[in-house]
Amino acid sequence: MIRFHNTLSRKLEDFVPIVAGKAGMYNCGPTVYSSQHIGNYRAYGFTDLLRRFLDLRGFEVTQVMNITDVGHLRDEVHDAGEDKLEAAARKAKVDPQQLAAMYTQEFFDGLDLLRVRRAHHYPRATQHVPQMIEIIQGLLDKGIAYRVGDEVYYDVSRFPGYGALSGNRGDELEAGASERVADEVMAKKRHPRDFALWKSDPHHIQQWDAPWGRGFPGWHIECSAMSRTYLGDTFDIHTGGENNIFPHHECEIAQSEGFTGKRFVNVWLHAAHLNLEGEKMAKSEGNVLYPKDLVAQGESPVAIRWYLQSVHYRQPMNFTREALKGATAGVERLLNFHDSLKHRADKGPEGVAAVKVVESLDEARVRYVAALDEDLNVAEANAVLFDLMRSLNAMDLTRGDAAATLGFLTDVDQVLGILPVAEESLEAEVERKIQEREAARRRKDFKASDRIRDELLAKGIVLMDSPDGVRWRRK
RNA sequence: GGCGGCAUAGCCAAGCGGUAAGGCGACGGAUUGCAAAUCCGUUAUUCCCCGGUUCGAUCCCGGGUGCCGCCUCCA
Repeated sequence: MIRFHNTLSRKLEDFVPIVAGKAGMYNCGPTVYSSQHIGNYRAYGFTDLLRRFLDLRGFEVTQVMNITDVGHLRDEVHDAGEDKLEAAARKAKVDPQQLAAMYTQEFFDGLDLLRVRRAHHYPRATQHVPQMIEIIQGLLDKGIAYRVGDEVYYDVSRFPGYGALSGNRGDELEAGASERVADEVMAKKRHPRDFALWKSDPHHIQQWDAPWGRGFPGWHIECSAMSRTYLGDTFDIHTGGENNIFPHHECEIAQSEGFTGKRFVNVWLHAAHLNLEGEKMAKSEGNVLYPKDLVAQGESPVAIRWYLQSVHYRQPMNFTREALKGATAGVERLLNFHDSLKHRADKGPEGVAAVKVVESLDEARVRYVAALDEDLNVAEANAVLFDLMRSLNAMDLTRGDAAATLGFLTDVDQVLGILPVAEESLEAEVERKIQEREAARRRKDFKASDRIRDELLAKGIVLMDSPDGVRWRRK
């Protein structure tokens, strides 16, 4: 049985899909007015782990991740009616949609780099305004929302369940504590907790017509509209960063349930944030790290992927270069193991898979899935792999043993996503050098053979001699 | 002020009532022509502190201390 920690109940709960064998999942995605940093990618790595795990467990998954291409209003320039996306666009001297397209592409490049499996839908906010208007109108009709001029606000007092997700139940919240909402906006609302469904501002570049006036949607409404469009009124899983618990997800629940009268989401999963070398990542502090920077510095994308996923998703993660180095070494061992198995399966001693090997693999498979079943316990699952690797490395595996183990690794790699996707090949010249060295070794000319080995090492090719012949890998 | 989370070896990190997984690093050994890779061994006696419950607590309860997230548009 799969169990997830539901933010709504703050407990581990058995995962019971609405439709047996299927899972509908909505992930809060990026706002595409800037580059996504390593912390953002940790959150996407988490959704990827979840998606891949559900796939492995045989679920027919429908995964939806929104792309927010309508900028959220920025506090400091609120008076100017400028939003983040538009401000960034103005700076870059391009159209907001051009900028959004640019960062969307960059976002996908980042996903590819970290081998994040693609969601089934990446709906864009600007393309679902009619669906948002439908919900807002419905809320107005029900008297759950109210108009202030051309704008529409949600009347939180009309939704008793408000606060169930975050625990922010009553009026204890310090109004305006985030200092992000301008005073004149606060003045428009009946209650500080009320939030915008539709905003009006003549200076805003991106605007749409709505029955109550021209303007643009509030932030929360897009997720209510798009999740409903692709997953229906009620769906299984909704994820996001922990910062989204309040207000974003709280407001989504209020909008969706207020409108449909049905339960919105069964399981809420939230990923904890990531600190960089012990500090909060903040552009203002200048300590923001992007995956592409790490790669430019020679770090392996697969190792970054492994590292980001190695810390349990609900655990705050402190990203350090030292820990990344450690994770890299671990991944390399695993990859080396995989590589040596391929070599073995091809050139090792003849023989079918031994019973004890098959049993070890079966046991590992069961333990691996059981670990992930328990709220995605990656650390436990990874330990299974290292335990297995150690015991198999101590044995003299036959071709059959190696092939069976490769099968296991291929299976778990559906979740891991670290094994090489393409066969690596060597340049003809390097190939010749290796043959030359083999010849030298046969005639015990170790001076010559070591010279060739050093020569290749300088080119980043590591040679490893084994009873089955020489094996190579790129450093 | 309100809501919530976390504190385990040099570093990363599981466990969450029965006496401390796993990875990295370090040290010692085996293997190897030498390497690389691999294997074996060593590396936590306050699991932040103080009380309590219990036959028994890293795990439960209470109180501290320290970090961290959120409080209307930051994953």
